[in-house]
Amino acid sequence: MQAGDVTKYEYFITKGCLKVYTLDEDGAPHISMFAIEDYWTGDMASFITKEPTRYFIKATEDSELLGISRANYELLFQEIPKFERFYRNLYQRSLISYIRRSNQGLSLTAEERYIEYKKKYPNIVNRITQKDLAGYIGITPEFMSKIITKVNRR
Amino acid sequence: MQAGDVTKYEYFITKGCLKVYTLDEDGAPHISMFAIEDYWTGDMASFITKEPTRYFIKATEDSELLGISRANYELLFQEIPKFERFYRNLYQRSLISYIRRSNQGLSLTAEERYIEYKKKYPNIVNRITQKDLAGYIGITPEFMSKIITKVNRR
DNA sequence: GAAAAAAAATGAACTAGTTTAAGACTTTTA
DNA sequence: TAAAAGTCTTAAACTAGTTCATTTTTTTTC
Repeated sequence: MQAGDVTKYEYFITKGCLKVYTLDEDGAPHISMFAIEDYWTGDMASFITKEPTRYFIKATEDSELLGISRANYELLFQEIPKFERFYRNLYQRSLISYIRRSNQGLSLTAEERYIEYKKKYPNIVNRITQKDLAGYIGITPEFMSKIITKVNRR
Repeated sequence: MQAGDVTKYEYFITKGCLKVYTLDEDGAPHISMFAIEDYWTGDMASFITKEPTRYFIKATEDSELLGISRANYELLFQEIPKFERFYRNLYQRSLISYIRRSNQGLSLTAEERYIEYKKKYPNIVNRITQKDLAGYIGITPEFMSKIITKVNRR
């Protein structure tokens, strides 16, 4: 996926790892999420509103995804209303985790955010570069390096 | 609502304004959201999982709310399955705005966050104190004061 | 398996945001 | 309507995080 596209699919990952990110005016990447097996990814805002996305998606490993088109997504609910419930619960859980992420981003220091993320998602931390983790935590790779050195020294 | 409680209701606001916040170990408030007329508020995580909340909710104006209990929330979907769709859409929209908030919190400077928030929610900014806005933007009231002075000087 | 490319580490100089403290202004309460 | 409490402003000293430049280490490619 490329910024400027109108998102045509939401993706379910069956294998691999992807990063979803924006580039700021200086070209620096800001990573919104890492998606691994059993995660959904895409840009929901663009998928729903049909406005062009500001996100890029890139695989960080060889990956396999299943995509659902907007037409099929809408059809799904028409044909099998039980899926409303499935997606209600999916969105509810995602919402809870994004509320936490937005609060932590604004109230914790970078070091605290790193420690929390590593505790919560050790399996993801082990699969990505330190540089990408910095882009997710919201700091520079240099500062990420310093934090890791400091935390490991303990 | 008080940290430590298990949330019994999700609230719909018919009148007024409330702030949802946590207190950190130093007792400093971090505001998660302001909720005004037609917003839903509460702590969804606690409402769903029945674990005690870490949030406080306080009205910043005389307010009127409607609360739905967990039992009635579940009953609603059983009795009127169309509400699954309503809540799916509600959560989807909330999710889109929390994804944006979490990304902005990690990629924009405090000044940029202030300008964005004021542009997007001018009606809320006018109803709350500068101190509470600082708690929402993720900075100290002192720095909020400097930013406002600086932005207005232009 | 050598060369090239990318990632990670280190350090010095810098900037965004915090802390502490004090005074001015505004709102609430008795 | 005076006093008290809370909010806002300002400023100086500080700290978390950035920037830029260089070196080392790891990964990729041919």
